Amino acid sequence: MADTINNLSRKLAPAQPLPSRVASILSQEISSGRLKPGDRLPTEHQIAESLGISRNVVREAIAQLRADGLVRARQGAGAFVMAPEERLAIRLDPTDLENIQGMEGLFELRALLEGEAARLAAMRRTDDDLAEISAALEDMRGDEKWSEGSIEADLVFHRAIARATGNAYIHTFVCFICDQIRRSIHMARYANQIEQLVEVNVGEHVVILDALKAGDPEAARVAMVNHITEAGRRIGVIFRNEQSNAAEGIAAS
Amino acid sequence: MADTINNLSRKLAPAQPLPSRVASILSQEISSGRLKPGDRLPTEHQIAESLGISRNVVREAIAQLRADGLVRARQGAGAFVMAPEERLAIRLDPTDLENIQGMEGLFELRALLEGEAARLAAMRRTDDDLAEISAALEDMRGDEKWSEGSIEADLVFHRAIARATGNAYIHTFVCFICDQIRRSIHMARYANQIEQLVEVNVGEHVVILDALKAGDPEAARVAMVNHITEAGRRIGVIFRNEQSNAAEGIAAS
DNA sequence: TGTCGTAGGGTTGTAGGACAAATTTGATTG
DNA sequence: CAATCAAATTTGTCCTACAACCCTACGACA
Repeated sequence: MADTINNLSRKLAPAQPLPSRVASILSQEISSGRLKPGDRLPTEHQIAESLGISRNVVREAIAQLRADGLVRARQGAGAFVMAPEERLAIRLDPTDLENIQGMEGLFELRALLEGEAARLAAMRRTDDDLAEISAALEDMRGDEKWSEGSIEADLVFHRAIARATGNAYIHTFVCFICDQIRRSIHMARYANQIEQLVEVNVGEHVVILDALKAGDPEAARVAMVNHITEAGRRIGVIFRNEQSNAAEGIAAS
Repeated sequence: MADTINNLSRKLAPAQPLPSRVASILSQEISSGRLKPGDRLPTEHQIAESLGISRNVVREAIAQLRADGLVRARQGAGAFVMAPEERLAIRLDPTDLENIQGMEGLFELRALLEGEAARLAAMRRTDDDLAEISAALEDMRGDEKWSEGSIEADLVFHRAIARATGNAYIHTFVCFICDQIRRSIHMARYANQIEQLVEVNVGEHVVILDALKAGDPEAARVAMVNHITEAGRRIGVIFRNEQSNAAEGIAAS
């Protein structure tokens, strides 16, 4: 056990703070299965000594894992790995999103969620919501500087629609997923050949906004699913079944 | 500032560990808007002194917030609240789910997600998936002891469908939301008058399974949305717009 | 006057020790 | 053999100290 941890510790870049690195080590031990649910972690003393750090740092690391419901510490007994179903938080592994295959699943989920969000928004949006969404669209086409302001405006557009559903949970989840995708795109530097496609992208957003204005739920949903599918395809995501969601919607219209 | 924190500290039950309680306090300060993105938190010394605890505890609390991307600590400068879009994890506030109104939103989200998951599962499920789903259904109706085994089998049923989509992200999110709901129901002790409704509940599951067997995506989705809507209504959730999702699906069938 | 460098105080990061509280284990005793 | 108690183990909390770093303000120099 101590050997395993020691080996892993050498693989880490000394960039981020120490407690976070220790938390990553332990988290990997768990997700890789070397520590199974119900197992007891090494004592804080052991971890501290085997990594050559103070117990204080170890405690901060375990505090992070505890916050996620990954482990549960019982005074006098030890810290135990919890079952996956007991987790209190969702945290996506960034490494899963570095390849295109990993992105496919996230885009599929995003299309589902945002498509339905657009449908609800079409039924419930207030005039204030519409104003905010329209403003974001203006920012998108107005700014020529695609790199910064326009991408941000794009996100504001999507978030505003999610908020217009009136459902705080939908808003939270949509924000989360969108940002995961944005971060991945930034890191993977996919955003190269996109610049000349601004008109296409803006055009897709216009269709969504029109459907929202008209209060047409199904049209809004189809437009959103189509937009997200195309956006994914633009950065190279290949969908396994031609996004039956959009196909159905179009066929039914 | 110190006064605000002091007041909040009195409201907390002394049940859970100290660092978690401090993290909750700070987290509430942020989500309530008293601490806005970009603001600097009080120094660790100030927090420790104003709550009458050691700096160590404060540091563990901040470590939890840092893990979620809620705050970002810079050595020598301080800890700063991050923008909501930068969050690294989703964690639902349990207090939001203690009332029925809070549950409505979560059930709506669940119906969306699981409905679409059932649709995808109908297209992609393997025979192994079907076997697992069927087995869960048998466990549900077999065990007479509703309180324990049957509830767990119910969850297994839903998780198996989510896994049958072949999309790990959908599976993760569905598991997370289902468990939030289960935990809330347990805590709120709603699970009283449900016992006599086992046949109804099982019946709804049978409809879902039949649609999955038949490979009928739209029927699976409608059955799932209907089931979740009814399940919510059984524990007292009132949906604001008669769950247009189900209505549409039925009308279109 | 303006600009640069530096010194100082303040803040987080890490280390290490001490004791309390709780649990587990094992030994002792009836 | 069973119950009880004592000791060792482990986490929880507190304390002090210092290093690393940030920010500001003051002063030296051009």
